[in-house]
Amino acid sequence: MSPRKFFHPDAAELTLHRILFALSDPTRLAVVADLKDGTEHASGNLLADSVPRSTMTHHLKILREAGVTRTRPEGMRCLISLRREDVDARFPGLLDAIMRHGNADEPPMATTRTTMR
Amino acid sequence: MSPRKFFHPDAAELTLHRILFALSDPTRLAVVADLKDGTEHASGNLLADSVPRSTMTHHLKILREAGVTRTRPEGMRCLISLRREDVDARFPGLLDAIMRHGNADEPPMATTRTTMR
DNA sequence: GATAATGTACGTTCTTCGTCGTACATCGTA
DNA sequence: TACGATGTACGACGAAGAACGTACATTATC
Repeated sequence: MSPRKFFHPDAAELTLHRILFALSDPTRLAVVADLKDGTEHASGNLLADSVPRSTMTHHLKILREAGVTRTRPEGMRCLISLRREDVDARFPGLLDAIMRHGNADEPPMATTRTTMR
Repeated sequence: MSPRKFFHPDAAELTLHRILFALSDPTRLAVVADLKDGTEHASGNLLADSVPRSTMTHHLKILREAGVTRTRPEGMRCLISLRREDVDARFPGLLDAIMRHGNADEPPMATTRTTMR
């Protein structure tokens, strides 16, 4: 069996509007806030009880494909981390400005379908 | 006749994910890049020939309702400007980080329907 | 190999977005 | 008041997003 593989864009391919789009969703903003400490987090622990697994997979894919996060398989789980260096190199100060705020507004809100994007 | 009126959110109501969403589109990013100098720009001059008027109205509405720009009617035209102080106050460094980059990636591209959001 | 744990793929449904044309409204001026 | 200039409202269309359940895949362990 081939090990699980995940597409990650090269650092040079990151585009501003894609990154901003990835961060324009409250759930994904909350994920990124969790990753703020720079360590790897098991995907199963992110917003664990408020979001179904398949939904979380969806959001993590968008973050990953925008180049905001890195996903690394480890045993049965996936470890997620911020691609801080890459994003910082291309868009200095962007993550700082966004994460300084945390995710005070619009908490991910449990099971309510987010009608406002 | 009542003068034209435009809804602008209060500075305190700005939310991060709405601002990021407003800036997650190449066309709107290009508009903001034009406004970088801090002066008022007639809406008709923004990306003048590359975007139809009704489309520009749409984008300006999203920027305005996210609190990124201010729209002020002046005679027959509308003058658009950045709400720099308000955004900076709430999300310090955000606009700087975004506008430092300009809009190098993904130019607004004339008439091509942007399939990739 | 069988099983449980974890995560992905896929399909569905509903909503929103981006684009634009056309019709209407507003404003200044002749 | 009529006209031209400018901008909005509205509707249409195709595309994408967000949410989720279910089925499948991968991994470690028994």
